[in-house]
Amino acid sequence: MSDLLERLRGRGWRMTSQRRVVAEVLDGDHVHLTADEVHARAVQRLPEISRATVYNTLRELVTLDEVIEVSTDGRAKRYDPNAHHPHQHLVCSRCGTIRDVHPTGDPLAALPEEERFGFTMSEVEVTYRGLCPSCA
Amino acid sequence: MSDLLERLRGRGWRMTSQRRVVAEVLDGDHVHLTADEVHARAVQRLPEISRATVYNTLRELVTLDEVIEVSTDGRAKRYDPNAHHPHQHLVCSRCGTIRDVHPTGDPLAALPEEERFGFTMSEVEVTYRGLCPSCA
DNA sequence: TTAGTTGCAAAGGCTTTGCACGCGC
DNA sequence: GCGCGTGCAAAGCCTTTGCAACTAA
Repeated sequence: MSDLLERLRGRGWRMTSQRRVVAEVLDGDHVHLTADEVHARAVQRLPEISRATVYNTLRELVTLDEVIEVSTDGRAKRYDPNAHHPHQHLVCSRCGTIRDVHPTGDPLAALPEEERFGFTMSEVEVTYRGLCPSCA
Repeated sequence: MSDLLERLRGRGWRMTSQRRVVAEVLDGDHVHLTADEVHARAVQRLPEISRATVYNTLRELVTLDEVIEVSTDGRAKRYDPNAHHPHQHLVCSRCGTIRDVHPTGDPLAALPEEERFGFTMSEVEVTYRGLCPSCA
């Protein structure tokens, strides 16, 4: 049984077959699917599910802080259900593939070998997020 | 005279009035305009300049590593001409406004007061970029 | 001269939206 | 039954592209 599903039920989320399937597709570690990929997998279990519903559901999961939305360049956003354990992302600049990493020590130092997943490293980027004075 | 323009000329970049205007609009510190904003300002100096040319020129400046492309969420990308001095970004989660910051010490620590520009801080995100095994 | 640049308009990728129907609670 | 969720198709935003006309070097 899906952990994600479990939590959502607990939060009184109205359960439908579409939502169940989306939550099931997202459940697990190292999952970083685009909306379209989620839809493709969802369709295998529930052929009538629409893209709009997948988008709506993903948006809601992000709002509920159950899924993290990761934007990579101009590419389609990816959805990461691993919202409960802090981690960083290793992103392929060419195809957009994402891996979770958990660097220890100085975040700006090179990633340790076992956290590189065979990637050729090129840069580290730090982004601080918050609300600007006019939006706060 | 624009530093950016200067450098581009030095690199043998073919100079046209459109390119000159785009480079002039981008020149300076703390500039983080969207393509559309660049176009709007460019039009004030050169009314006939097209959006396509602005996009083409921006893409080229990014390729030349003279401008950094910053993607924030699903919003329009912003272009940062400050490509020569390493720095990080402070991004407003609501309106997408960007500020350059130069944190010292632990990047994951809270930003010092004088680097917050009045922002309400909420999170720090580290992204490692490179090429995955299949793309390398 | 001539290869590189521009403008236009159309297409394209990703995502959201309006509305009528359907279903969980 | 009520109100939220769904599906469809259309629209929207941002960006790229094809192509004929133009221009810097």
